[in-house]
Amino acid sequence: MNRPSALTADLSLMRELNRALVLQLIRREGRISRADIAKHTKLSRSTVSSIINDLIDASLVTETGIGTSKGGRRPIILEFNYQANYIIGLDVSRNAVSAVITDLNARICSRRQISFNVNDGPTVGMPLIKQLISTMLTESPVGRGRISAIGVGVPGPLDFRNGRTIAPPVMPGWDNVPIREELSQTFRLPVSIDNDANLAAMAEYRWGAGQGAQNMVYLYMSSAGIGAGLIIDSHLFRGSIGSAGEVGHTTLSVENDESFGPINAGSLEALASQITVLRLAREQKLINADDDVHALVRKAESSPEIQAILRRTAHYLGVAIASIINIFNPDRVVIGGVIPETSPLLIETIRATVARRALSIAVNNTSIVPGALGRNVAALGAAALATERLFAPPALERPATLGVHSNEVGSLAS
Amino acid sequence: MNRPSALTADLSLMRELNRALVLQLIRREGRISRADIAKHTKLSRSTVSSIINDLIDASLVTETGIGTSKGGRRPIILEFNYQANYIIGLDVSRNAVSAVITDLNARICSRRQISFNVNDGPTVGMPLIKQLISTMLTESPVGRGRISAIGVGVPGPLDFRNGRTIAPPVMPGWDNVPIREELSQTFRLPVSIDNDANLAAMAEYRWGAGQGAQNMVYLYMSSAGIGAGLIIDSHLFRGSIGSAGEVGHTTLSVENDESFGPINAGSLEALASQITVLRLAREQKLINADDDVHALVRKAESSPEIQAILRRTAHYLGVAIASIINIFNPDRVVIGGVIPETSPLLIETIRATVARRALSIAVNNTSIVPGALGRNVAALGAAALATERLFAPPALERPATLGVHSNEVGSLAS
DNA sequence: GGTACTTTGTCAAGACAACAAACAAACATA
DNA sequence: TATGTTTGTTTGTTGTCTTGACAAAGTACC
Repeated sequence: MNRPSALTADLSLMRELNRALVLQLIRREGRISRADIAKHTKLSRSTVSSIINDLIDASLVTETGIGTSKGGRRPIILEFNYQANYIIGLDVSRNAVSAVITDLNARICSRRQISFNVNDGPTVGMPLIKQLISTMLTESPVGRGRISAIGVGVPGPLDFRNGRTIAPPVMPGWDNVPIREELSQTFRLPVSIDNDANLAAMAEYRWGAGQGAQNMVYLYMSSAGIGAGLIIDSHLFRGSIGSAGEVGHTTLSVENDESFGPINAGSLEALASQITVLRLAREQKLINADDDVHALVRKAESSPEIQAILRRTAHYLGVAIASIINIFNPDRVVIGGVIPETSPLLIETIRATVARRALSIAVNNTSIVPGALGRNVAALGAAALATERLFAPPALERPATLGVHSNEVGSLAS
Repeated sequence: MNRPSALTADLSLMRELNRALVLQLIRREGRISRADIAKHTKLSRSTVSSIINDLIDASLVTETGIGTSKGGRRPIILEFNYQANYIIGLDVSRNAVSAVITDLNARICSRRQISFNVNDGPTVGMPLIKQLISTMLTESPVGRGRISAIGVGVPGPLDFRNGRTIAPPVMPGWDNVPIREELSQTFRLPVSIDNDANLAAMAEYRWGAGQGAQNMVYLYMSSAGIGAGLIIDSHLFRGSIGSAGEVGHTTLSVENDESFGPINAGSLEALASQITVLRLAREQKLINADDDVHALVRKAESSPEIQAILRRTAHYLGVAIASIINIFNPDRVVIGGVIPETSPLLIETIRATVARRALSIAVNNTSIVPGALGRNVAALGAAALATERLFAPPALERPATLGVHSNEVGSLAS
C-alpha cells in the first residue's frame, strides 16, 4: 500500500523547481527582465541569470529587446519562446476526430478533422487516429522535429494510472484499450490522455472563460453527452477512480416547481443533452430534420416553443449545477457547448434556477458564464494538458492540511 | 492580484523538506531504523543520520532499542516521541465547549467540558472559552510548557484567511469575530481554527473510519446541524469561500419513491437533523420529553414507528450523499454523529438509497461506514489540525495538472 | 573458534546550487 | 560633467547532499 511517496529533495530538484518557477513566471507575465524576475521570485539576481542562461540555451526563452529605464541601466526584455515546440491535440468524439497543432501558447496553427464512427471499435478506430496523427506530423507547417507532445481527449472515464479507457458508455467496444501506450510507442512522443470534459475544462481555465478562477466547474454539453470537469486550486480533480464530475448519468431529482410540473427522475443526459433538445424540437416540428444546433438556437429567437424547450433544459442543468455549487463552492462555473455558448436564454435560465436552489452565500460568490473557446475546446485542452506536462515542476507533497493557522508563533518544523 | 506565489527553493528549504519527509515516515511507520529510512526516502545514509541527529536534538525522535539482524549489524530503532509536545483541541458547540489535551498521536490525556450558550454572543462566550483554555493549561498533567498549539472548531463557516467567523447560521451574534487572533495573542501559542465538520473529518481520516482513504467525504450529524467535510488527496477541501460541504442548508429534492410519498423541498437540516428526529419522535409520543438520542436509538429496536422515522431520515441523507458521490467520486464516506454511529438501521438504509441513486461505477468503489471516534471527534480533529500544522512541510506549488501521462519519453522540463 | 560475508552507522572529500558582495555597463538627473 | 540608480555578471562563501571508505557489530559456514 505504498502511496506515491514525496520526492526527496536534492540539488537537482532545487534547480528544477526554480527553473519551473522562473519559466512559469515568464509564461504568465509575457515580457519581463531578469531583475524583475528576481524581485518576483525572491531569487538572487545571479541565480536568475544562471537559470535564464539555461533556458536560453534550451531556446525556451529569448531576449527580444531593451526596455525603458527607470533611472538606471535599461533592462533586457525576456520572452517565452512560444514557437520553441509544438503540440498535437486530439479530440475523439462520437462521429469525428478533430486534431489541432498549437504552439506553446495554444495558438492553433493547423487543424484537421476526419469522420469517424466510435461504434466501429478500436480495431477500426485506432488506425484512423494514428493516421490522422501521422498526417498532422508530416503535413504540419512547423516540421515534425519540433512537435514534442501529443494530447488526446476521449468521451468517457479513464483509468489514469495506465491511460486506458474503462467501460466508456458512449464508446462500446473500447473497454480497456491502452490508447496512451500505443500512441506513445508508435510516435515516440510523450502522450497525455484524459476525459474530454476534463480537457475542455482545462482549456477554458487556462485560456478561456475560466481564467483567474481558483475553483472552477466546467459543464460540457457536447454532442456526445454531458460531463463536468472540476478544477481545484488550479488542478484537475478526477476523484478516486476517475468518475468525478460524471454528472451525465446521474439520477436527477426535480421537485414541483412553479414553472414546471412534477417530473419523474431520469438521467441528466437523457433529460438535457444536445441530442434530446434536437429530438424534442424535431418531434414538435419546430425545426427541420437536417437542422443542427446552430439552426435551433437561431430559430429559437422567434419560436416560443423552442424557447420553452431551452428553458426546461436549462432548468435541469441548473438543478445539477446548484448541487455542485453547494458541495464544491467554486468561484466560477463555465458552461461549454454550442447551445450554452450561443443561447443567452439558456445561460440566464440556468442562473435563475441556480439562484433559487443553491446556498445563497455560495451563489453570490460564483459567476456562471458560457464557454469562450468554441468548437475546438477539447482538442485545445488536450494540447494544453500535454503542454502543461512539459513544464510541470516535479510533484511534491502538499502540506497535510489547508486549515486556518496563526502565523504569529513559529512551528516546530521550521 | 498576486496569488500565493510558489516558494523559491534554496538550501534551507531542501533541508526542511527532507526533515519533514523523514519525520512523516517515522510517524507513519512507528518503529524504523536509519537504514530503512534511507531505503524508503532514497536519501543517502549519511544524510539520514544528519537529519536524525537534528530530530533527536529537538527531541522529536528517540532511539528506543536495538532491532534484529538480517545478517549484519543490528539496527538502532527510532521512534517518534509522541510525548514531545501536547496539543489542546477545542470544540465549540451550541450548548457546550469541550476540550481535550492530546499527545502528538492524538491520545487524549485530559478532557473537560463546560456548558455554554452560543446565543449569548462573543462578549460572554469568548471569556468562557479563554477560561477553559486557561484551566486546561494550568491543571494539565503535562505542564504548561509542553503544550505547543491550540486547535479550535466552530459550527459554522469561516473566513480562513484571517480566522474569523462569517455569518454562522447557528451562531447568532458571532459574525466576524477574530477568534484566532484573540486566542493567539492571549496564550502566545499557534492557533488553528476550522469548521467542526471539517475537523471531525480530519480526525476520522487520520485516526478513525477514514484511515487509508484517498478521497473521503464525512457527513457530520451533530446536535448543531448537518455538515460535510471533504478530504481530497489527504487534504481538507474548503472551496472558494469556505462553504464547500455546507450541505445542511441545501434545498433537497426528493422525487416520488416506492417507499416514500412525494415530499416538498426543504433543507437537509430541516428534514434530517438530530433535532428533527427527536422532535418527530416526541410529537408522536414514541419517546419521553427528556429522552436523548441514545434513548431514541435504544427504543428504536422495539418500535417500528421510530424505525420509520429513522428510515425516512436515512433516505434524505442518502439523497444528499448520492449527489456528493456522483460529483466527487470518493472512495470512502464516513457518517458521524450519535445516531449514525449507534444505529445500524440508519447506515443500512443510507446504503440502500445511495445504491439506487448514485452512479453504479462510483458506488461500487465507495464504502459507506459510520464514524468510529465517538463524542470527542471534533475536539480531537481540532487537535489533529494543530498537530499537522506543526509538522507540515513547506507549501510548494503542485504540478499544474493531474492528467494521465506517458513516462516513456522525457519532458522538456527535466 | 576462525574466516568470509552483510548490514548499520559515521566520517571526510567532493559536487553543486544559491547567495552576498563587488564590479562593470548603461542610463537619468542635476 | 559629476552623482546616483538600475541592470546584469563575476567571484568567493555557505550549506546540503552524495560518494566512497571505514569501523562496528552482527550472521553463516567450515
